[in-house]
Amino acid sequence: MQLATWNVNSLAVRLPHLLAWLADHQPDVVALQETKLVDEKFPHAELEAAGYAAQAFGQKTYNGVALLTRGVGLGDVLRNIPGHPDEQARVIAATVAAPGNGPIRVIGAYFPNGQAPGTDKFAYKMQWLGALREWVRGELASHPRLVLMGDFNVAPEDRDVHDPVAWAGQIHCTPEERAHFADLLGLGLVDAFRLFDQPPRSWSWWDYRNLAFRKNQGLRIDHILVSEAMRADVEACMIDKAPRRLERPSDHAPVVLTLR
DNA sequence: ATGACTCCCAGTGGGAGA
Repeated sequence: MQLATWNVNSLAVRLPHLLAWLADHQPDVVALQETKLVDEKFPHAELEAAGYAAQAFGQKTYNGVALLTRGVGLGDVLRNIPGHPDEQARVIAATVAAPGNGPIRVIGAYFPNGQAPGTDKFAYKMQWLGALREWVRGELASHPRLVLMGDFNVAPEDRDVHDPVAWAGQIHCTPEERAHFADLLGLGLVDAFRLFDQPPRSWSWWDYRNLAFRKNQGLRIDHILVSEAMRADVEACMIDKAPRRLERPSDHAPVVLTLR
């Protein structure tokens, strides 16, 4: 079974890339971020033709998340964090059937960017991260098999940053953001990517500017966390750089989790 | 270097992203 997360930076623009990627890899569950589409405009028909059912939670212009499933049962769909009113569409969760194992609670999330420390957007990010942590704590209590994946907008360690000196204290790399990431691990979640040897200088995002992808200057900010109960089921986790090489790519690459 | 690129809604400029 394969699960994946991908910040597509506008599903309207990236639908051809997504359909091609789904056809190549046929993942069972896909979390999308930055769809930037109201639900009325979500391309259900094209995805259904590709074999995927979609749960969308979007808004105009900004943010927007979705969960795609291919032939797996899905229920208990939830949009945004309960008890944390938010104008911004950032979280979608569902329980999916996992053949051979118990059902998996899947949370797809587009974490706030945060702009810069000291700004209102950074304060919003901190509040959002606190609300997420407390909600996920409860979700884990009722769903031991849980996957939290998406665009976290946090580079957890210096090895997740192409130039840790230049980025020190900058957005995505502040101690406050990293402490929140550590808090999530402290709930009993594991960074699936780091369960395996990985190529050095592995990133999931490269700035559009300054030939950053060609120079491999990026950040690892897209993550798949799995609960401890699932650790033994994790067979592989990788970042697929191929879609970043296409014409008119998203600035993010998909991250893929393979379960036994 | 308050840059660079891309997307969006706007309406030939500006916000947001990271």
